[in-house]
Parts: sequence; structure tokens; C-alpha cells
Amino acid sequence: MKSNTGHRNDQGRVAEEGEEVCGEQLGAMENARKRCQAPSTSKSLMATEDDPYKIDPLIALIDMDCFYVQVELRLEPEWRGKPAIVVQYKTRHKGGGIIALSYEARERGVKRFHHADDAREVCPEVKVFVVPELHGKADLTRYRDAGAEVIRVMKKHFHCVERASVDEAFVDLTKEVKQLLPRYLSKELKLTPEALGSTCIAESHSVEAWLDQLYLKLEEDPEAFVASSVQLNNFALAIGAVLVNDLRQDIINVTEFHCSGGISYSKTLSKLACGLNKPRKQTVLPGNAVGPLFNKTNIIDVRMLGGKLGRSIIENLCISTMGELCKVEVPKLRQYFSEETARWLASLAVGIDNEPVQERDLPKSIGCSKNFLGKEALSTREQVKKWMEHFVSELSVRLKKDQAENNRSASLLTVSITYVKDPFKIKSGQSCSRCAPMTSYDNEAMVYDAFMVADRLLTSLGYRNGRYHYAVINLGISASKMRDGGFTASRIDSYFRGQKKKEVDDSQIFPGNKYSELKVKGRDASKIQLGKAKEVRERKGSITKYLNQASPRKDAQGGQASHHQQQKVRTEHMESKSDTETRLGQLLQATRSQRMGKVRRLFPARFTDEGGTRLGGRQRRRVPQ
DNA sequence: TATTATGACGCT
DNA sequence: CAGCGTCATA
Repeated sequence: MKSNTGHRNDQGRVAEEGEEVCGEQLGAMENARKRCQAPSTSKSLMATEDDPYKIDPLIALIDMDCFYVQVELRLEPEWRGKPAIVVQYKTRHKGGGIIALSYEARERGVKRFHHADDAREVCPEVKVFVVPELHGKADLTRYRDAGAEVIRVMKKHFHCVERASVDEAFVDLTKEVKQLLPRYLSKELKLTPEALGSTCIAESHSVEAWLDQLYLKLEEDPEAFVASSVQLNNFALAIGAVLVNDLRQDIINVTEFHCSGGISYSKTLSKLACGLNKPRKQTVLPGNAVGPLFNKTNIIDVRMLGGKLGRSIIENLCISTMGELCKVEVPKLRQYFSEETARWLASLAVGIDNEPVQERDLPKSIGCSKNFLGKEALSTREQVKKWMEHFVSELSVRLKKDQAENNRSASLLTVSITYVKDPFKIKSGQSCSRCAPMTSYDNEAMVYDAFMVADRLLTSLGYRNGRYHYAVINLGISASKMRDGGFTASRIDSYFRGQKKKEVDDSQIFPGNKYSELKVKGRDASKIQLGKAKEVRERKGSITKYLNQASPRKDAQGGQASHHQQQKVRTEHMESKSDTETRLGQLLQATRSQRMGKVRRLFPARFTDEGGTRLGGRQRRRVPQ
């Protein structure tokens, strides 16, 4: 929780005794839990005439093994079976950083976080693949495309697939398994070790024994078996394992890529199961194995507990495993966490999470970014402009491909910046982001908008003698808010954009106030807040409205900032104004002089000197106690 | 200087 | 809702 003073939690109620122990930002830390609050899909537990068997939801996680390495090995198969790594930025620090390593390389002692040179030291024969570079940055296209290939295969098998990252996806198997259940129960189909292929059973030594046990119970008393949710769930799990095994084999057949899988009752459990036997194996995690498994599972290794919340649990409760967490009573948890989080943790500790698998096989945003560390840090307009051009070059290709393949287009362009006062002294800087409407996939337009947004923000933090006061150590742009179809006339801003290109005088293009109705997509014009209700001219540009609020939000930075928000004229900026205009004129040569009238408006006279200064000095929020 | 480059999502 | 923080993984 970033903006309160320690006496309110994230629900806004008054903190009870003990809650302050955790520090003011606990609520923010607990956000991770919120997405897991969907109600249980108890529908699947209901036995009806149509649906006589009640089973728990069945969820699988498919995770590609050292994916980037596999992608490279498919291109150069002669290296298969040998230690191999994928690094990016070969010419940089220690031969480039490792982002993927083969299991052969792991066996030879190569570690994550090693660099290429480290890897060669422990394993001289290691094959080093280098991520392609384009536009001066790492280009991950080939891995994204390979990931899409895999997803396509998965969609062929299952309706509900959630792309969780470039190389992993959750699958809800419940429906498919339910359909097959009667045929397996009736012996029309048979569960065999062969059908389960590379399956392991968590906390069990043999798939055969586990299956035998299952069938023994079924033979013994079929009616009792069907009536027992425990038995039925195990049976369903085995069917799920067959389906996932088939899927994994098909992925190999179609893509040549190998993967691991986890099959259980929730995202958390299937994710955990998937990691138990890697690579090229899948693991079933039955309900009765959760307890024993949790006894030896580190809290940090459980999904959603790998970050601050997990560390906070470990420190506050002086425990380290899920088994120990399971023994902690809810009231004890409530000493450190909110009511909801306490209950969520208690459920999780017994293996329950109700987060549904979302049916989504496409990314929701498409972006690119790059770090600029040390002397690479950007501090001039020229540098920022240049990199925006590079980013847009990459992004526009990806966006156009996405548009053609998926019949959708982005409506929001977001610029993200991390900046520091001194790139040699500060490790982590201030992050901020600003956005503008995305109205076309025209490179020039995107560069213009992205640079304007970035420059406006950085300049507001200080600009003198051709340099920003702050050095940019990370810069990125991202396209999001995908809408169906292409850019149409109904996309209001594309109308404005089109006019802009014609170089027609603004006052003729926007003669009346009727434009206010069109100004913001999908929003009631009456709700638009334009601060001082300026003339139409000031709001005409598609990004002007956004730029009007481009100054950093002090109150969002760390809570008490608002106390110091006196506004004051930044005299040094005023001095540099003419300089600003000149430089921009050159930088934005590609754009039209007609825009320059607007450019001037992008630099209002008033800036918050105090705020800008403090933003640089004030850094991270405190670490949880 | 030193993981980097992505991506999803919740809160205010 | 725009912007920030958290979590995650190649």
C-alpha cells in the first residue's frame, strides 16, 4: 500500500492490532492474491442427470523445456544432446547473459545467472546460441513465433487454453475428461501405463501401481467407486494424464519441441506438479499427495508466493514450507495479513485455489523495451528519439502481423521509462509510464506520439544544455487495449490523425465544438476532464489530452509526497525553452511544421521543481518488515 | 553498469 | 481510468 500512512490496510478499514507489524505496503504485496478469488467452479461438483459424475476441476500446465534452447536446436539440430545455452548481447558483459540453458548444460554445472564466459569456464564445450539482434536490441520474435506454434497445437486438443507466457500454458481439462469418464468407467477405454506415457505420480513410485490400485478399487465395488469423489477424482486425473500425454506427443510431432506437464486440480497444484519431473515428463498430483508434497515444498516455490508476500510469510511466521504454513491458524495469519489474504493463504496451504483458467491464447499487449545501463543511459532528446524509432520499427512489424493474423488492433500506446539521477551510482530508479491513443500502425505517427510522451515527461523533470536532468536506464513502448478489427473511421482519433497528415490548418479542420463529442473514444464527452476547459484547438491532437497530464504524479510515488507539492516555476526550464523548440524542430523533422504549434503547448510554463527533485531522490518503498 | 526482455493483473 | 507495483519466466 503505497499511499497510506500505515493505519489502513488494503480494504480501507482501520487496522487491527498487529497489522502494522507488516508495514504500510502490505496491501500492495497482497494484490497477488486478488486474481485468485474467483468463486469455485462448483458446477463441476454437481451431479445431475445429464452429468452423473461429480469431479473437481482438472487443470494442466504445459511448460516447454528450456524453450529458447529448443528453438535454436531445431534450427541447428547438430547440437542436440550437447550442452547449450542461449544468451543475449554477446558483445556485452562477460559474453552476454544466459536466458535459457539445456539440461545437458545444467548437468555440467552451468547455472542460471551465469554469463556466457562463466558457462565456458565450467563447460568449455558448451554451445552458445545468441539471441538475434535487430534495431540495436534483442529480437525475441523467433521464440514468440515458436510459442505460437505450440499454442496452436494445444488449441487443436482443448478449448480452454490460457497462454501464461511465451512457453507455458494452462489447460482446463474438466469438460474433455468428463466426456470420456463414462467410456473409461465402462471399460470401453482402458487406462494403461502405455497410454500414460511419460507420466509420473507425485509421491508415488510407480504409475503401474497407482493405476492398479485405481482399477482394483473399481473392480471391487463399482458403485462405491463412482460414489466416491476421491476415487472418481483420481480416475479423472488419470484420464487427464492420458489426454495431456497425447497433447505433448502431438506437440513433439508438429513442432519437434519437448515439454513437461503438470496435471492436478488447480493452477497452483498443476504448476507445482509440472516442476517435479523435468524435462520431458508429466506429473500427476492427486489430492492425497498434496499433504506429503507440501511438507517438503518451500513456500517460495509456490505460485504467487515467490515474491514479497512469500518472503513476508517466511519472515513473519518463521516457517519455510507449505506444510508448516498449513499448521498456522487463520487468526495467527491475520496478525500479519488482511482477513482476505489470511483466508486465501489458509486455503492455499491445503491445496485449494480457485483461480479459473482463462480462455486466452493471444497476448493482451505487444511491446518492446531495453535497458540502458551505466554509460549507455540516455540523456538527450536525440537518443530517446532514436530509440523510439528503433522500438517502433520492431513494434509496427509485430503489430501488423498481429492485426493480419488475429483481426484486432491496439488502441493504446504506452511509454515506460525508468530514470535515475546518476546512472553510475543508483541501482534502481524511478519508473513511470504515460500513454497515448493508438490510432494507426503508421511508424511515423507512433514515433511522434511515443517520443512526445517521453520527451514531455523527461523535460518536465528537468532539461538544460541539451540534456535531461535524469538519465534513462530503461525505455520501452507497448501496445495494448486490443479491439476487434482494424482501424476504422469509428476510431475517432484516426480521423484526427488523418487530418493532421493533410496539413490543413487546424482552425479549418476543427471549426466547431462538435469535436468535443468525438474526443475520447467510448467516453461520454461530459465526463471528459480537460482541466481548464480549453478551446478546441488545444484538444484537437490525438495525444494532446494525454500530454496535458504528462507531468509525473507525485502522489503516486510514495505516499507522503503530496505534502511537498508546492508548485513553482522551474526557471531553468524557462531559460531552455527556446532551445527546446529549436531542438524539437530538428528532431521531429519528419513531422510537419504545423505540429510545432502544438509542440509549444507541450511545454507549459509551470513545473513542479520540488516534486521533480524529490522524485529523483526518493526511491524504493520500504521492504516488508 | 551488470540479467534482460517481456507480459498479466490489482489497486487507487 | 491511468499509472504504478507485484509476480513471473525465457
